[in-house]
Amino acid sequence: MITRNTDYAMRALCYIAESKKKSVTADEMVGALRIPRPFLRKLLQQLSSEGILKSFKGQGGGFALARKPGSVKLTELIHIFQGTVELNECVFKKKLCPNRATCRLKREIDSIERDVLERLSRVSIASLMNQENGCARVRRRGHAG
Amino acid sequence: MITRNTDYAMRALCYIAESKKKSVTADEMVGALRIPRPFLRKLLQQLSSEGILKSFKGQGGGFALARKPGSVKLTELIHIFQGTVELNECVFKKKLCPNRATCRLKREIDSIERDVLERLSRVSIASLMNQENGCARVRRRGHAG
DNA sequence: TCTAATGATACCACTTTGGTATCATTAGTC
DNA sequence: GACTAATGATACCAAAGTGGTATCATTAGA
Repeated sequence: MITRNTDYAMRALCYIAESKKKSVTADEMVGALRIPRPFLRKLLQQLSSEGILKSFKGQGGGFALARKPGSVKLTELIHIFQGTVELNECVFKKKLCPNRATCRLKREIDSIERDVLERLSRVSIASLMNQENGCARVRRRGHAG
Repeated sequence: MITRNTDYAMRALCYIAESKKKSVTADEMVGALRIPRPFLRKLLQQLSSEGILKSFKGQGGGFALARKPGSVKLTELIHIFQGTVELNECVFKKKLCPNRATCRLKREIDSIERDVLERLSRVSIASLMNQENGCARVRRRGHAG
């Protein structure tokens, strides 16, 4: 449902957002986030071309956020890397559904799907950043996931 | 997220549940539900081996529900045909998550996932059947989906 | 015995996903 | 101006999942 592209992108964007530097290089993130180098590079380029990151070429270059962390939502990343978020693509696309149970199933799924999208759209880079609220400082380490 | 196997299975089970006959043949459902014959057959066999359907071989045979329609949940079908329902498989499986944002992302996704599962588990064969409540009789046909 | 049905199994094509490799381009630094 | 550290662009590849096909074996009623 959420692919590595999206997952990695979210982590990389958080890393960039939390960095004090003007720009962060791909290599720095490879070390910090344990993402395969060529894979991460391709991913960052996509984010650049989508206008989420801005890039600086040449020595001393790297990537920086092009927009405010609060405006970059998880749903947007999913859209970029995975296309539409659909829990179920109705088998009977343009035709009439053959019976009521069929339509009802679709209605249920659609309703759940709307909720999921609503909740995913509330997750942004900002909402995942360490700086967001004070309770962050209490935690010492991450836990096994 | 929800594959054709699961979708078809749900429709087929509803069809069987609504049938007045003691058992329904695969061929009858092929005509009614527009599912490719060999594909439906494989699917019905899986449902039989999982104990959701019981089958009768030989002439006059077919399939019938092995359990009450209310006990067959959408989540169970998803489990059979697609394995676990996971919105996101954490990239850092057994290791410690490298930072807090990572864990927080996982927590958000997990929470959404739990909600989805809860709602999917409320959908059963019974809840999709025509007989379930009176309003069914008013509707004349399905609509385009 | 014939035939209508399911059981079992093997196979296949297409798409998505995750990842690699290569070369071109840009821009600081010596 | 050459060197080098960085991104841009593009093409390629392997594994897995999905959707579907084909074939033969088995069962049981007429």
